[in-house]
Amino acid sequence: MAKDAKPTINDVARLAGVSKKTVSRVINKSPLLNDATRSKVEAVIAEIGYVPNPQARALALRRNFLIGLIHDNPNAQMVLGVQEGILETIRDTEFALVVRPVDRHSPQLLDDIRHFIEQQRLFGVMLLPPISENDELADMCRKLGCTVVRMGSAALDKSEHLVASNDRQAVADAVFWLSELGHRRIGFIAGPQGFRSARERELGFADGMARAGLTIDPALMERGTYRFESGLAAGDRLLAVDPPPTAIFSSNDEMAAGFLHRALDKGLKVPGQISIIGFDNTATAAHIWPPLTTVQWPIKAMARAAAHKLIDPLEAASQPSIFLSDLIRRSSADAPSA
Amino acid sequence: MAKDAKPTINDVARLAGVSKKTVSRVINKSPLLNDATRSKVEAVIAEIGYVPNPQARALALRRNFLIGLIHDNPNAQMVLGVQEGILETIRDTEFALVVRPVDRHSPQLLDDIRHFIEQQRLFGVMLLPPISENDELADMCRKLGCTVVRMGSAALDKSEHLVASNDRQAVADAVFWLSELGHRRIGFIAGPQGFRSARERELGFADGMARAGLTIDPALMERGTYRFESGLAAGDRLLAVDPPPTAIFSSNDEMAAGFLHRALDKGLKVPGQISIIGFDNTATAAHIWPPLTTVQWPIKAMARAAAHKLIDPLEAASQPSIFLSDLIRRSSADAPSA
DNA sequence: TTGTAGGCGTTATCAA
DNA sequence: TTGATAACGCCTACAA
Repeated sequence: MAKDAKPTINDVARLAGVSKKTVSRVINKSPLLNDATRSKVEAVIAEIGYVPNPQARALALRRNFLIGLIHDNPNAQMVLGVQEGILETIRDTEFALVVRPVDRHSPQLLDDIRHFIEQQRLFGVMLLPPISENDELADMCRKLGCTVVRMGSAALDKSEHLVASNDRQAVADAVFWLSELGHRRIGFIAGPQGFRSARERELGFADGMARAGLTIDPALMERGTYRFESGLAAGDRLLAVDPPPTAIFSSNDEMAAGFLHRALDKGLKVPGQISIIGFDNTATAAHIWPPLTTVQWPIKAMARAAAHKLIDPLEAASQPSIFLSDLIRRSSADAPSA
Repeated sequence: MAKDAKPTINDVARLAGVSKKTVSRVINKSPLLNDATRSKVEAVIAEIGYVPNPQARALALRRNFLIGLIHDNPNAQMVLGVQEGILETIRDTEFALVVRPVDRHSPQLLDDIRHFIEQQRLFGVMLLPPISENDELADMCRKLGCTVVRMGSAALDKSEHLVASNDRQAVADAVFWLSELGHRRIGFIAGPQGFRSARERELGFADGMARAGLTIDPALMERGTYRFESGLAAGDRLLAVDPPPTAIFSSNDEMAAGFLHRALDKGLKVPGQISIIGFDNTATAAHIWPPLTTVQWPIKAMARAAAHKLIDPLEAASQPSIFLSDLIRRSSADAPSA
């Protein structure tokens, strides 16, 4: 091999006194190999620091060692957390992570993604919510010979292809905790229709109220868009109800922040007069005043598990697929003042 | 070609009645080509929908059509904004974006990145602050045959390899604007030593004060860590100074949010008694109360320009490299109350 | 258990 | 201006 060229499979074969194919078998952990041959080859590999060329493998196998992360911007922290989690898993493997933000309302969504997968010959893709809820998309990826793992807030798929948080239970637990603190009039700000996460959190709210033996007052049920402004609007309405709620569960932090602003605008004491719980644990949650109590997905652990399912489909079923979320207790929720 | 197989260069050559090499020349826009031949080949390409296989090109050229995004998590919005900007530029090209979060304090930082670039045979890399300030890293990438573009807050490199915001001027303008509002006692929360952005913003503060004909009171100069908690601490000290400042420029939003909390804790009216300006326009800035006036980088435009410089080095010099930031005026800064 | 020949889809070399 | 032939580094099929 030339001085600065990287060693190839031919160098290894020559130095080990075997054929290329034998080296190839070692690399690919073929079972039918003499142990002595294997160790001899492995020794040479270690000695000269040989690393298989992923481009050549990609060409020969017609499959690239790339994992695609496809998402429509759920929230920045989540996306970055997922990227870091995937990377922790694929570090020291030949895989790399390629990202693909998309617009889920684009009419060419499927064509774009198909082209992306075909062109890059992706090994697998990870779908983030909310587009992970698109069954047609998942099917298409599979037809393209791509392993798929979906992340979501409920069991969207078989466990080999899924990592999900149990939003329903997390919300139920949080609401029940509010009842234990002494809250009786608990309101809810739902997410937009059509989002699975929104649906699960609604069900969780109902579960929690039922478990606490509380009845749901329709006047305290609002629906938002997951955006800050809709939290403001929900605040306008909820805080005008008589008698007022003493606690609100918001289906995400952004709306919770909006609601909180309205509560402070109206001079309410938080959490004395009104407690607030959000969902997501975004950076904002920790930086608003008072700091927001919120539900947090174990994003990185989920992403690590998802990456395992992706690069090692045989082990996929043994990786956990349902993850429990934590309630991060800060100052925005406490017992109602007497 | 088989029914579901993608057409290859051979199919094009056969159908057009020319050699593979000629097709290759068309693909690569070789100048020495008969126009008639070229259009004949292009017609066939369009007809059968031929797309060159990136893996094969990568093998033959010993260079992959991948752009690496290397960063140490400056802030989530910035990283995602950059990803989107790069993607807008490389959409419909054969390039893909592969991400690599790193730990800038890791002793193996350089080795890790070297291995990453060599293994994936990256075409180019984009370095985000603060690791974009690492000259040794940039040099190494170049030695590896990788084009490099750095993003930063000042002229770190030649313009072909740089996109930078003019932080110094943006801060100076913001501070001057405060003076025009009638502020005389203006404080400053600096970022941590060793960050170029922190240094530039400090210089900008001095520039703005000088332009306004104001003197800097050392008691109103604090240094933070870019973290929320350091903003709280700065608030404790700055708000205890007598006479107090009427406005504060914080070198980032997170510290501004901390400072704001302290101000509200102490019962101060914002902006009446104390105005606050931050830097970055993070999601938090829009969601705290009152909404934070802040400086915003044109992240996406910068990322688009950077991607152009990366994939088209010949045009690199003609792309802009210095970008002006905007002051996003919200409610946290206004004239001091009389 | 190991090796040989040929192919994956493209580009480089060099001659025509 | 074009084309035949040999890389690029690995894998599959088949043979030994």
